[in-house]
Amino acid sequence: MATRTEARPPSALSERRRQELVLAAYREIAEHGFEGLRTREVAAEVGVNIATLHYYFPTKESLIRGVLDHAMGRFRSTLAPHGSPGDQLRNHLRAVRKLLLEEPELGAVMAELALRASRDADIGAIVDGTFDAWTTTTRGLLRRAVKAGAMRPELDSAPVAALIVATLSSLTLPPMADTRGDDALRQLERWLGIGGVRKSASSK
Amino acid sequence: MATRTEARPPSALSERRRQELVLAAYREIAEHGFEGLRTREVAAEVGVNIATLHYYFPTKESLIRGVLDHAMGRFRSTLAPHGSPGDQLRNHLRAVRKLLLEEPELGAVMAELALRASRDADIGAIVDGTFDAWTTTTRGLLRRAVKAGAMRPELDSAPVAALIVATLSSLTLPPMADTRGDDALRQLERWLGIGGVRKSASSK
DNA sequence: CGGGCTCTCAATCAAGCGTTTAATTAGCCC
DNA sequence: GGGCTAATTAAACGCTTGATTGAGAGCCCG
Repeated sequence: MATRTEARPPSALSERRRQELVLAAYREIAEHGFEGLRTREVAAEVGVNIATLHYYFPTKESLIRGVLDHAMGRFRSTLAPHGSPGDQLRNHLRAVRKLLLEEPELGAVMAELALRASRDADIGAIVDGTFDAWTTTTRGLLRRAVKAGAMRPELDSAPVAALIVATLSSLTLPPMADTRGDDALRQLERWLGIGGVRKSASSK
Repeated sequence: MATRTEARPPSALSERRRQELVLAAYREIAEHGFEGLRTREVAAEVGVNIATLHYYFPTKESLIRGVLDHAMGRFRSTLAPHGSPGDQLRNHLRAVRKLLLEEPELGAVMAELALRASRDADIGAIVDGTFDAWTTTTRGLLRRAVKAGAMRPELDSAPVAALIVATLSSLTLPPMADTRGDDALRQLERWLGIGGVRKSASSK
Protein backbone atom coordinates (compact mmCIF):
# COMPACT_ATOMS: atom_id res chain seq x y z
CA MET A 1 0.00 0.00 0.00
CA ALA A 2 1.99 2.92 -1.26
CA THR A 3 -0.02 5.53 0.44
CA ARG A 4 1.32 8.57 -1.25
CA THR A 5 0.67 11.75 0.59
CA GLU A 6 -0.76 13.02 -2.63
CA ALA A 7 -2.26 10.24 -4.63
CA ARG A 8 -2.71 12.29 -7.75
CA PRO A 9 -1.05 15.15 -9.50
CA PRO A 10 -2.04 18.24 -7.57
CA SER A 11 -4.06 19.22 -10.59
CA ALA A 12 -2.86 22.65 -11.57
CA LEU A 13 -6.45 23.78 -11.79
CA SER A 14 -7.20 22.52 -8.34
CA GLU A 15 -4.16 24.20 -6.87
CA ARG A 16 -5.23 27.39 -8.55
CA ARG A 17 -8.66 27.32 -7.04
CA ARG A 18 -7.04 26.74 -3.70
CA GLN A 19 -4.98 29.85 -4.21
CA GLU A 20 -8.04 31.82 -5.28
CA LEU A 21 -9.76 30.93 -2.05
CA VAL A 22 -6.75 31.85 0.05
CA LEU A 23 -6.43 35.18 -1.72
CA ALA A 24 -10.11 35.93 -1.26
CA ALA A 25 -9.85 35.14 2.45
CA TYR A 26 -6.70 37.23 2.61
CA ARG A 27 -8.49 40.26 1.19
CA GLU A 28 -11.48 39.62 3.38
CA ILE A 29 -9.38 39.58 6.54
CA ALA A 30 -7.60 42.73 5.46
CA GLU A 31 -10.89 44.49 4.94
CA HIS A 32 -13.00 43.19 7.79
CA GLY A 33 -10.55 41.66 10.22
CA PHE A 34 -10.77 38.19 11.67
CA GLU A 35 -14.05 38.98 13.30
CA GLY A 36 -15.51 39.82 9.90
CA LEU A 37 -14.24 36.77 8.09
CA ARG A 38 -17.16 34.73 6.73
CA THR A 39 -16.60 31.54 4.82
CA ARG A 40 -19.67 32.27 2.74
CA GLU A 41 -18.27 35.61 1.70
CA VAL A 42 -14.98 34.04 0.70
CA ALA A 43 -16.74 31.41 -1.38
CA ALA A 44 -18.96 34.02 -3.00
CA GLU A 45 -15.99 36.18 -3.87
CA VAL A 46 -14.46 33.30 -5.79
CA GLY A 47 -17.83 32.36 -7.19
CA VAL A 48 -18.16 28.88 -5.78
CA ASN A 49 -20.44 27.12 -3.38
CA ILE A 50 -19.78 26.96 0.32
CA ALA A 51 -19.31 23.23 0.13
CA THR A 52 -16.63 23.69 -2.51
CA LEU A 53 -14.66 25.79 -0.10
CA HIS A 54 -14.97 23.08 2.51
CA TYR A 55 -13.81 20.59 -0.07
CA TYR A 56 -10.48 22.38 -0.32
CA PHE A 57 -10.29 23.57 3.27
CA PRO A 58 -12.13 21.22 5.59
CA THR A 59 -12.33 23.84 8.28
CA LYS A 60 -12.22 27.57 8.61
CA GLU A 61 -9.05 27.31 10.63
CA SER A 62 -7.30 25.49 7.82
CA LEU A 63 -8.25 28.29 5.47
CA ILE A 64 -6.80 30.79 7.91
CA ARG A 65 -3.63 28.78 8.04
CA GLY A 66 -3.49 29.05 4.28
CA VAL A 67 -3.77 32.81 4.61
CA LEU A 68 -1.05 32.74 7.23
CA ASP A 69 1.32 30.91 4.90
CA HIS A 70 0.52 33.27 2.08
CA ALA A 71 1.06 36.40 4.14
CA MET A 72 4.31 35.21 5.66
CA GLY A 73 5.64 34.13 2.30
CA ARG A 74 4.62 37.43 0.84
CA PHE A 75 6.52 39.21 3.56
CA ARG A 76 9.58 37.02 3.49
CA SER A 77 10.13 38.12 -0.08
CA THR A 78 11.35 41.49 1.17
CA LEU A 79 13.80 39.88 3.52
CA ALA A 80 16.01 38.70 0.71
CA PRO A 81 18.70 41.36 0.65
CA HIS A 82 19.93 42.81 -2.58
CA GLY A 83 22.16 45.65 -3.66
CA SER A 84 25.65 46.52 -2.59
CA PRO A 85 26.47 45.57 1.01
CA GLY A 86 26.34 49.14 2.11
CA ASP A 87 22.93 49.72 0.60
CA GLN A 88 21.23 46.50 1.62
CA LEU A 89 19.97 47.82 4.90
CA ARG A 90 18.50 50.94 3.40
CA ASN A 91 17.03 48.89 0.61
CA HIS A 92 15.41 46.65 3.12
CA LEU A 93 13.79 49.48 5.03
CA ARG A 94 12.44 50.97 1.86
CA ALA A 95 11.36 47.64 0.46
CA VAL A 96 9.24 46.99 3.52
CA ARG A 97 7.81 50.47 3.40
CA LYS A 98 7.06 50.16 -0.28
CA LEU A 99 5.47 46.77 0.16
CA LEU A 100 3.16 48.05 2.86
CA LEU A 101 2.20 51.02 0.75
CA GLU A 102 1.55 49.07 -2.41
CA GLU A 103 -0.21 46.23 -0.69
CA PRO A 104 -1.92 47.60 2.39
CA GLU A 105 -3.71 44.30 2.87
CA LEU A 106 -0.46 42.72 3.91
CA GLY A 107 0.04 45.11 6.80
CA ALA A 108 -3.50 44.63 7.98
CA VAL A 109 -3.31 40.86 7.81
CA MET A 110 0.08 40.75 9.49
CA ALA A 111 -1.19 42.87 12.34
CA GLU A 112 -4.25 40.66 12.70
CA LEU A 113 -2.05 37.60 12.74
CA ALA A 114 0.33 39.16 15.22
CA LEU A 115 -2.56 39.80 17.58
CA ARG A 116 -3.85 36.31 17.14
CA ALA A 117 -0.40 34.91 17.77
CA SER A 118 -0.87 35.16 21.51
CA ARG A 119 -4.10 33.16 21.38
CA ASP A 120 -3.36 30.56 18.73
CA ALA A 121 -0.29 28.40 19.28
CA ASP A 122 0.10 27.48 15.61
CA ILE A 123 -0.02 31.06 14.45
CA GLY A 124 2.16 32.12 17.33
CA ALA A 125 4.92 29.70 16.41
CA ILE A 126 5.02 30.80 12.80
CA VAL A 127 4.75 34.51 13.48
CA ASP A 128 7.40 34.36 16.17
CA GLY A 129 9.62 32.40 13.85
CA THR A 130 9.22 34.99 11.15
CA PHE A 131 10.04 37.79 13.56
CA ASP A 132 13.09 35.92 14.78
CA ALA A 133 14.29 35.43 11.24
CA TRP A 134 13.57 39.05 10.48
CA THR A 135 15.54 40.31 13.45
CA THR A 136 18.43 38.00 12.68
CA THR A 137 18.52 39.09 9.07
CA THR A 138 18.48 42.72 10.09
CA ARG A 139 21.32 42.09 12.46
CA GLY A 140 23.21 40.53 9.58
CA LEU A 141 22.56 43.54 7.42
CA LEU A 142 23.92 45.79 10.13
CA ARG A 143 27.03 43.70 10.48
CA ARG A 144 27.63 43.70 6.75
CA ALA A 145 27.08 47.43 6.48
CA VAL A 146 29.59 48.02 9.23
CA LYS A 147 32.09 45.69 7.61
CA ALA A 148 31.68 47.54 4.33
CA GLY A 149 32.49 50.74 6.12
CA ALA A 150 29.10 52.26 5.42
CA MET A 151 28.17 52.52 9.06
CA ARG A 152 29.62 53.18 12.44
CA PRO A 153 30.69 49.97 14.19
CA GLU A 154 28.68 50.52 17.34
CA LEU A 155 25.51 50.27 15.28
CA ASP A 156 25.94 46.56 14.89
CA SER A 157 23.97 45.29 17.83
CA ALA A 158 20.85 43.45 18.79
CA PRO A 159 19.11 46.53 20.21
CA VAL A 160 19.56 48.41 16.95
CA ALA A 161 18.09 45.51 15.01
CA ALA A 162 15.23 45.33 17.48
CA LEU A 163 14.51 49.01 17.06
CA ILE A 164 14.44 48.65 13.30
CA VAL A 165 12.06 45.73 13.45
CA ALA A 166 9.91 47.54 15.99
CA THR A 167 9.64 50.63 13.85
CA LEU A 168 8.79 48.70 10.73
CA SER A 169 6.26 46.63 12.63
CA SER A 170 4.50 49.71 13.84
CA LEU A 171 3.78 50.57 10.24
CA THR A 172 1.22 47.80 10.19
CA LEU A 173 -0.88 49.67 12.70
CA PRO A 174 -3.30 51.99 10.91
CA PRO A 175 -2.60 55.05 13.08
CA MET A 176 1.04 54.79 12.02
CA ALA A 177 0.49 53.99 8.41
CA ASP A 178 0.39 57.57 7.21
CA THR A 179 2.68 60.51 7.71
CA ARG A 180 3.82 59.43 11.14
CA GLY A 181 5.23 56.23 9.75
CA ASP A 182 7.25 58.05 7.13
CA ASP A 183 8.57 60.46 9.71
CA ALA A 184 9.60 57.67 12.02
CA LEU A 185 11.33 55.79 9.25
CA ARG A 186 13.17 58.87 8.07
CA GLN A 187 14.49 59.55 11.54
CA LEU A 188 15.57 55.97 11.86
CA GLU A 189 17.57 56.22 8.64
CA ARG A 190 19.12 59.41 9.85
CA TRP A 191 20.33 57.84 13.05
CA LEU A 192 21.59 54.86 11.17
CA GLY A 193 23.59 57.17 9.00
CA ILE A 194 21.96 56.01 5.81
CA GLY A 195 19.75 59.01 5.28
CA GLY A 196 18.77 58.97 1.67
CA VAL A 197 17.76 62.60 1.37
CA ARG A 198 14.47 61.87 -0.23
CA LYS A 199 13.13 65.38 -0.24
CA SER A 200 16.30 67.23 -0.80
CA ALA A 201 16.46 70.95 -1.05
CA SER A 202 13.48 71.79 1.09
CA SER A 203 15.09 73.72 3.91
CA LYS A 204 12.36 72.92 6.39
CA MET B 1 -27.53 61.13 56.86
CA ALA B 2 -24.98 59.00 55.17
CA THR B 3 -27.75 57.83 52.90
CA ARG B 4 -27.82 61.20 51.32
CA THR B 5 -24.77 60.72 49.16
CA GLU B 6 -25.99 57.49 47.67
CA ALA B 7 -29.68 58.12 47.57
CA ARG B 8 -29.36 60.29 44.53
CA PRO B 9 -31.07 59.04 41.36
CA PRO B 10 -27.94 59.24 39.15
CA SER B 11 -27.27 56.16 41.17
CA ALA B 12 -23.65 55.58 42.04
CA LEU B 13 -24.48 51.91 42.19
CA SER B 14 -25.75 51.96 38.67
CA GLU B 15 -22.64 53.70 37.43
CA ARG B 16 -20.58 51.12 39.20
CA ARG B 17 -22.34 48.24 37.51
CA ARG B 18 -21.77 50.01 34.24
CA GLN B 19 -18.09 50.10 35.01
CA GLU B 20 -18.08 46.45 35.98
CA LEU B 21 -19.51 45.53 32.62
CA VAL B 22 -17.01 47.67 30.77
CA LEU B 23 -14.13 46.15 32.69
CA ALA B 24 -15.36 42.65 32.03
CA ALA B 25 -15.65 43.40 28.32
CA TYR B 26 -12.21 44.98 28.45
CA ARG B 27 -10.69 41.84 29.86
CA GLU B 28 -12.64 39.70 27.46
CA ILE B 29 -11.35 41.62 24.44
CA ALA B 30 -7.82 41.45 25.76
CA GLU B 31 -8.06 37.72 26.13
CA HIS B 32 -10.08 36.70 23.10
CA GLY B 33 -9.95 39.66 20.77
CA PHE B 34 -12.91 41.33 19.16
CA GLU B 35 -13.83 38.18 17.36
CA GLY B 36 -14.09 36.38 20.68
CA LEU B 37 -16.16 38.99 22.46
CA ARG B 38 -19.50 37.52 23.53
CA THR B 39 -22.06 39.59 25.34
CA ARG B 40 -23.20 36.56 27.27
CA GLU B 41 -19.71 35.95 28.51
CA VAL B 42 -19.37 39.54 29.67
CA ALA B 43 -22.65 39.35 31.56
CA ALA B 44 -21.68 36.04 33.11
CA GLU B 45 -18.36 37.41 34.27
CA VAL B 46 -20.13 40.15 36.16
CA GLY B 47 -22.75 37.70 37.35
CA VAL B 48 -25.82 39.29 35.82
CA ASN B 49 -28.36 38.33 33.26
CA ILE B 50 -27.86 39.04 29.61
CA ALA B 51 -30.80 41.39 29.62
CA THR B 52 -29.20 43.42 32.38
CA LEU B 53 -26.24 44.07 30.17
CA HIS B 54 -28.55 45.30 27.46
CA TYR B 55 -30.28 47.45 30.00
CA TYR B 56 -27.07 49.42 30.47
CA PHE B 57 -25.73 49.06 26.96
CA PRO B 58 -28.51 48.78 24.42
CA THR B 59 -26.19 47.32 21.86
CA LYS B 60 -22.90 45.50 21.69
CA GLU B 61 -21.37 48.41 19.86
CA SER B 62 -22.21 50.77 22.71
CA LEU B 63 -20.46 48.40 25.10
CA ILE B 64 -17.41 48.44 22.87
CA ARG B 65 -17.47 52.20 22.86
CA GLY B 66 -17.43 52.04 26.62
CA VAL B 67 -14.34 49.87 26.47
CA LEU B 68 -12.81 52.31 24.02
CA ASP B 69 -13.30 55.20 26.44
CA HIS B 70 -11.90 53.21 29.30
CA ALA B 71 -8.80 52.09 27.40
CA MET B 72 -8.03 55.54 26.07
CA GLY B 73 -8.48 57.11 29.45
CA ARG B 74 -6.27 54.47 30.98
CA PHE B 75 -3.60 55.24 28.48
CA ARG B 76 -3.86 59.00 28.67
CA SER B 77 -2.90 58.78 32.30
CA THR B 78 0.68 58.10 31.28
CA LEU B 79 0.75 61.13 29.05
CA ALA B 80 0.72 63.51 31.96
CA PRO B 81 4.39 64.39 32.30
CA HIS B 82 6.04 64.55 35.67
CA GLY B 83 9.54 64.89 37.01
CA SER B 84 12.18 67.44 36.24
CA PRO B 85 12.04 68.82 32.69
CA GLY B 86 15.11 66.90 31.70
CA ASP B 87 13.73 63.62 32.95
CA GLN B 88 10.17 63.86 31.70
CA LEU B 89 10.85 62.22 28.40
CA ARG B 90 12.64 59.27 29.91
CA ASN B 91 9.96 59.01 32.52
CA HIS B 92 7.36 58.91 29.81
CA LEU B 93 9.06 56.10 27.91
CA ARG B 94 9.43 54.05 31.04
CA ALA B 95 5.94 54.82 32.24
CA VAL B 96 4.46 53.49 29.01
CA ARG B 97 6.66 50.44 29.16
CA LYS B 98 5.77 49.82 32.76
CA LEU B 99 2.09 50.26 32.09
CA LEU B 100 2.16 47.74 29.29
CA LEU B 101 4.04 45.28 31.45
CA GLU B 102 1.82 45.65 34.49
CA GLU B 103 -1.39 45.70 32.54
CA PRO B 104 -0.90 43.64 29.41
CA GLU B 105 -4.61 43.85 28.67
CA LEU B 106 -4.19 47.48 27.78
CA GLY B 107 -1.71 46.76 25.02
CA ALA B 108 -3.88 44.03 23.58
CA VAL B 109 -7.00 46.17 23.64
CA MET B 110 -5.22 49.18 22.19
CA ALA B 111 -3.88 47.09 19.33
CA GLU B 112 -7.32 45.66 18.68
CA LEU B 113 -8.80 49.13 18.67
CA ALA B 114 -6.05 50.44 16.42
CA LEU B 115 -6.82 47.74 13.90
CA ARG B 116 -10.50 48.44 14.09
CA ALA B 117 -9.88 52.13 13.65
CA SER B 118 -9.66 51.76 9.92
CA ARG B 119 -13.03 50.06 9.75
CA ASP B 120 -15.07 51.94 12.31
CA ALA B 121 -15.27 55.69 11.92
CA ASP B 122 -16.10 56.35 15.56
CA ILE B 123 -13.19 54.33 16.85
CA GLY B 124 -10.96 55.76 14.16
CA ALA B 125 -11.65 59.32 15.20
CA ILE B 126 -10.91 58.69 18.86
CA VAL B 127 -7.84 56.56 18.30
CA ASP B 128 -6.41 58.99 15.80
CA GLY B 129 -7.08 61.82 18.19
CA THR B 130 -5.26 60.02 20.95
CA PHE B 131 -2.29 59.34 18.73
CA ASP B 132 -2.21 62.96 17.64
CA ALA B 133 -2.24 64.12 21.23
CA TRP B 134 0.42 61.59 22.08
CA THR B 135 2.72 62.71 19.31
CA THR B 136 2.20 66.34 20.17
CA THR B 137 2.91 65.71 23.82
CA THR B 138 6.06 63.81 22.94
CA ARG B 139 7.16 66.66 20.74
CA GLY B 140 6.62 68.98 23.67
CA LEU B 141 8.71 66.77 25.91
CA LEU B 142 11.52 66.84 23.38
CA ARG B 143 11.37 70.59 23.18
CA ARG B 144 11.43 70.96 26.92
CA ALA B 145 14.31 68.54 27.31
CA VAL B 146 16.31 70.48 24.76
CA LYS B 147 15.52 73.75 26.45
CA ALA B 148 16.65 72.32 29.75
CA GLY B 149 19.94 71.39 28.16
CA ALA B 150 19.43 67.70 28.69
CA MET B 151 19.38 66.90 25.02
CA ARG B 152 20.97 67.93 21.76
CA PRO B 153 18.91 70.59 19.97
CA GLU B 154 18.53 68.70 16.70
CA LEU B 155 16.53 66.06 18.52
CA ASP B 156 13.57 68.37 18.82
CA SER B 157 11.67 67.45 15.69
CA ALA B 158 8.52 65.79 14.45
CA PRO B 159 10.36 62.76 13.03
CA VAL B 160 11.96 62.03 16.38
CA ALA B 161 8.59 62.22 18.11
CA ALA B 162 7.13 59.98 15.44
CA LEU B 163 9.85 57.42 15.96
CA ILE B 164 9.25 57.41 19.69
CA VAL B 165 5.54 56.91 19.26
CA ALA B 166 6.14 54.23 16.64
CA THR B 167 8.48 52.31 18.88
CA LEU B 168 6.18 52.47 21.86
CA SER B 169 3.21 51.47 19.71
CA SER B 170 5.03 48.42 18.49
CA LEU B 171 5.13 47.21 22.09
CA THR B 172 1.42 46.48 21.84
CA LEU B 173 2.12 43.79 19.25
CA PRO B 174 2.70 40.46 20.98
CA PRO B 175 5.82 39.54 18.99
CA MET B 176 7.41 42.74 20.29
CA ALA B 177 6.19 42.55 23.82
CA ASP B 178 9.11 40.55 25.15
CA THR B 179 12.85 40.97 24.91
CA ARG B 180 12.77 42.62 21.53
CA GLY B 181 10.68 45.46 22.88
CA ASP B 182 13.09 46.12 25.70
CA ASP B 183 16.01 46.07 23.32
CA ALA B 184 14.32 48.51 20.97
CA LEU B 185 13.44 50.85 23.79
CA ARG B 186 16.94 50.76 25.21
CA GLN B 187 18.44 51.66 21.87
CA LEU B 188 15.98 54.48 21.49
CA GLU B 189 16.99 55.92 24.84
CA ARG B 190 20.61 55.62 23.87
CA TRP B 191 20.12 57.60 20.70
CA LEU B 192 18.11 60.17 22.54
CA GLY B 193 20.98 60.58 24.93
CA ILE B 194 18.90 59.66 27.95
CA GLY B 195 20.27 56.17 28.34
CA GLY B 196 19.75 55.00 31.88
CA VAL B 197 22.54 52.46 31.72
CA ARG B 198 20.47 49.59 32.91
CA LYS B 199 22.91 46.85 32.00
CA SER B 200 26.36 48.23 31.72
CA ALA B 201 29.10 45.83 30.75
CA SER B 202 27.27 43.53 28.34
CA SER B 203 29.49 43.81 25.32
CA LYS B 204 27.85 41.00 23.40
C1' DC C 1 -19.10 0.78 -22.03
C1' DG C 2 -18.72 1.29 -17.16
C1' DG C 3 -16.62 1.86 -12.96
C1' DG C 4 -14.04 5.23 -10.38
C1' DC C 5 -11.99 9.39 -9.74
C1' DT C 6 -12.29 14.72 -8.86
C1' DC C 7 -15.03 18.42 -8.31
C1' DT C 8 -19.34 21.10 -7.69
C1' DC C 9 -23.83 22.39 -5.89
C1' DA C 10 -28.59 22.97 -3.65
C1' DA C 11 -30.35 22.06 0.54
C1' DT C 12 -30.03 21.43 5.19
C1' DC C 13 -28.34 21.15 10.09
C1' DA C 14 -27.23 22.30 14.83
C1' DA C 15 -25.24 25.65 17.47
C1' DG C 16 -24.50 30.12 18.72
C1' DC C 17 -25.30 34.90 18.36
C1' DG C 18 -27.26 39.70 19.63
C1' DT C 19 -31.43 41.29 20.97
C1' DT C 20 -36.26 41.46 22.81
C1' DT C 21 -40.20 40.51 25.62
C1' DA C 22 -42.94 40.18 29.60
C1' DA C 23 -42.88 39.66 34.16
C1' DT C 24 -41.11 40.51 38.95
C1' DT C 25 -39.01 42.92 42.78
C1' DA C 26 -37.73 46.84 45.58
C1' DG C 27 -37.81 51.51 46.89
C1' DC C 28 -39.59 56.21 46.79
C1' DC C 29 -43.19 60.13 46.60
C1' DC C 30 -47.55 62.26 47.35
C1' DG D 1 -51.92 52.40 49.96
C1' DG D 2 -51.57 53.52 44.94
C1' DG D 3 -48.75 54.75 41.45
C1' DC D 4 -44.34 55.39 39.43
C1' DT D 5 -39.61 54.14 38.27
C1' DA D 6 -35.19 51.71 38.34
C1' DA D 7 -33.24 47.30 38.14
C1' DT D 8 -33.24 42.55 37.29
C1' DT D 9 -34.56 38.09 35.34
C1' DA D 10 -36.13 33.69 32.64
C1' DA D 11 -37.34 32.63 28.37
C1' DA D 12 -37.53 33.06 23.96
C1' DC D 13 -37.03 35.10 18.97
C1' DG D 14 -35.05 35.45 14.63
C1' DC D 15 -31.11 35.30 12.23
C1' DT D 16 -26.29 34.02 11.03
C1' DT D 17 -22.65 30.95 11.25
C1' DG D 18 -19.50 26.95 10.13
C1' DA D 19 -20.13 22.58 8.66
C1' DT D 20 -22.53 18.40 6.39
C1' DT D 21 -25.16 15.69 3.22
C1' DG D 22 -26.35 13.37 -0.91
C1' DA D 23 -26.75 13.75 -5.47
C1' DG D 24 -24.88 14.30 -9.44
C1' DA D 25 -21.46 16.35 -13.71
C1' DG D 26 -17.52 15.70 -16.21
C1' DC D 27 -13.66 13.07 -17.15
C1' DC D 28 -10.02 9.48 -17.55
C1' DC D 29 -8.69 4.81 -18.30
C1' DG D 30 -9.02 -0.08 -19.13
